[in-house]
Amino acid sequence: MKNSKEVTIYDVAKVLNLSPSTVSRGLKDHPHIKKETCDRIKVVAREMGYRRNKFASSLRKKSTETIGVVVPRLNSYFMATAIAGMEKITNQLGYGLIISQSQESAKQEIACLSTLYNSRVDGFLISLAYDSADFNYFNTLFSKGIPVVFFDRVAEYNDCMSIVIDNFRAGYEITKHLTEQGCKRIMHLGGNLLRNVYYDRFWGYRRALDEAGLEFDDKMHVINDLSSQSGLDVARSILEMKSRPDGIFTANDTTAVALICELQREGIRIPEDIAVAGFNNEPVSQVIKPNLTTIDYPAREIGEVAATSLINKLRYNENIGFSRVVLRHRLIIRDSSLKKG
Amino acid sequence: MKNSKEVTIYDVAKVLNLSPSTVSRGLKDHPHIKKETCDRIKVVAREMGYRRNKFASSLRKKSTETIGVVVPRLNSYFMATAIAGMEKITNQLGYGLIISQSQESAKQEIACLSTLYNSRVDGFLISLAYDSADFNYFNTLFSKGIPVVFFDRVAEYNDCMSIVIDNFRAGYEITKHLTEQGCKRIMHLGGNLLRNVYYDRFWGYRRALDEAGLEFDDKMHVINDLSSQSGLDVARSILEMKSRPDGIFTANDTTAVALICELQREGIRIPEDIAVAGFNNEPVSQVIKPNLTTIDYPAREIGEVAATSLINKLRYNENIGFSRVVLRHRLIIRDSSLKKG
DNA sequence: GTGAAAGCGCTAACAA
DNA sequence: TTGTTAGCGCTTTCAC
Repeated sequence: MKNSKEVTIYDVAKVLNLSPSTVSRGLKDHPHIKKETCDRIKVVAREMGYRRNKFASSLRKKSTETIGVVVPRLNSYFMATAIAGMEKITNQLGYGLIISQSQESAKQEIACLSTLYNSRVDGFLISLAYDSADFNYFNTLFSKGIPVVFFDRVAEYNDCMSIVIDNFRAGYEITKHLTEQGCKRIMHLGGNLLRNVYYDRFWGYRRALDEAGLEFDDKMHVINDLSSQSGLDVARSILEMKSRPDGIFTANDTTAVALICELQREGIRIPEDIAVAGFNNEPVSQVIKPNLTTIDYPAREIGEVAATSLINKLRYNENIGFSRVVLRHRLIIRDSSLKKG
Repeated sequence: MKNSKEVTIYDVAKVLNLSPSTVSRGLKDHPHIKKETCDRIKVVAREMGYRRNKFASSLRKKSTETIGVVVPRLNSYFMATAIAGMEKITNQLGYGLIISQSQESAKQEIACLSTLYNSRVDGFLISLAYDSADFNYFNTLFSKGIPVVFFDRVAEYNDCMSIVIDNFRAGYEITKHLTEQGCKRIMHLGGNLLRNVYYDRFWGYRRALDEAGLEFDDKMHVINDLSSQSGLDVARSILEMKSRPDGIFTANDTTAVALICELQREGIRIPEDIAVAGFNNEPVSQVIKPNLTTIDYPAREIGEVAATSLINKLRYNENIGFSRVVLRHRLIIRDSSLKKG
């Protein structure tokens, strides 16, 4: 198939009258090689169209320089952006990325991990599926000494690193904002409390209620899969409530948007009747009218930090001193929650 | 790092008192090996925790069994689903997938291709960026004999395969549906005509207008990047028109949804004042009220067919007889376009 | 500062 | 039906 034969270090060596080992070293600026020789080698290699054979190299070094990424789903702005951040770092540092989707299923997640493990990725970047609860499979990875960095939906586990934002504080801030707008009956639409992100946001919400002297009513706490459809469903159930909420904090923007659309269609005014706040600052939050109050999530940065941390761990086994990086989020107040001027 | 040493075919061979080559063959059911021996080999290999070393194998066979995927962006339901389809096939057939995003930029697209080329992927699955026009880089791939399969946003090129739907027909059908609803001034919101998908949908629209005896007004054809923001902008420009359209066909759902939200906010009734139709059947099309008329796009199937075709080409050099697969789409009529009963 | 040589684990042509 | 053997291209230890 591939017609033009690949150029190897042997070919380059022959042209330069050097040994293959010198070429190998020269290509990576090995300190023992004269600077001048290095340069000559690199010039000729480029001219000849040489490209390193990763397989020979992996075989020899027993490291593949690829990273496995397992995420619940790709189809959100947050995830696509986080992955773009990872790509940037890995491209710079000469690593490859293999991405796979767990489709929010714990079972599929294990299948993904297993496939990637068999591809001998050097390490993993993982954001957990909606309902993963059994971490036995991760033990296999740890026992093999394969480093794992969790991001966004993380697990407190062994000595893995986690890259997150302060979801508790974010949940607190956004709920506090609602109480400050005068909301007295604030509903929270969240996800599975097994996942740190939903757990923390929920408890941030609880704390803000508490601080404002509002009682927690567990009918005001709805847990579902945070899809558009769920937003619709919740909107409909709200319409049927005797005593409706005057504020809603949903744990993502997509759900908030679906919910707002449906409520508006039924004549409910946002924010006058019900103030709404989302989470993630997806682009859609600036499309919906009124624009959605939300939390800006540093997606690209999370991706970059996760990739950087993993590679540092791989290269220098550097992860001493901290096992959790918390990035800065930002409360973005827009019209959907502004009851007061 | 990795503590437990890897098991090789030599280890397995020793245990079984066989030669490594027999083990190698047995593992892949080579016809020359007795069925019974094959089984014994596989059992022991599993017990010993053997896993094939892809690098040694790639090095030897000069094929990597990985496929490079380059897409404009990951953050749509369509793309995430298409990729899930590819994953399914490649997992079954023992291939890996490396995915990268061109971010809709022709320049970035070349960078992606180049990185993947250097990773020695066996072949490519590509959906073109918004403005790619220079295909020189693809020539490099072809001259190396690396097969390419385009999907969705394709190029007619050499002997590459393309996996598409009949965008012309889809554009025609959806516009015809609007004319049948009595629309007389139908606007089309499309993308760059360089891309087959937008070109074909546009001409399908033209043909339907023609057939209905409606004149084409080029002020009714808007080209932009089909983002939510663009949907908003177009909605605003419509509000300022003296003579507004009574029907709109947008080339994707996201834009249609943003547009509808904004128009509704300004008191325009959908579909009574303006009928709207989108494209792709994204989940959001069933969230918006009224539900959006659209074209169902067989995303998963496109991914599966693209992956299958590429692998067939890789394995059997099979691509004779057809260079383009057209999958079935489906017009889905919902309330957003139904002016009559 | 450079070279020689062994070997990473697998495959496949050839031999038996 | 199974075994022997020679690499695939690179890295690295050891020698010079």
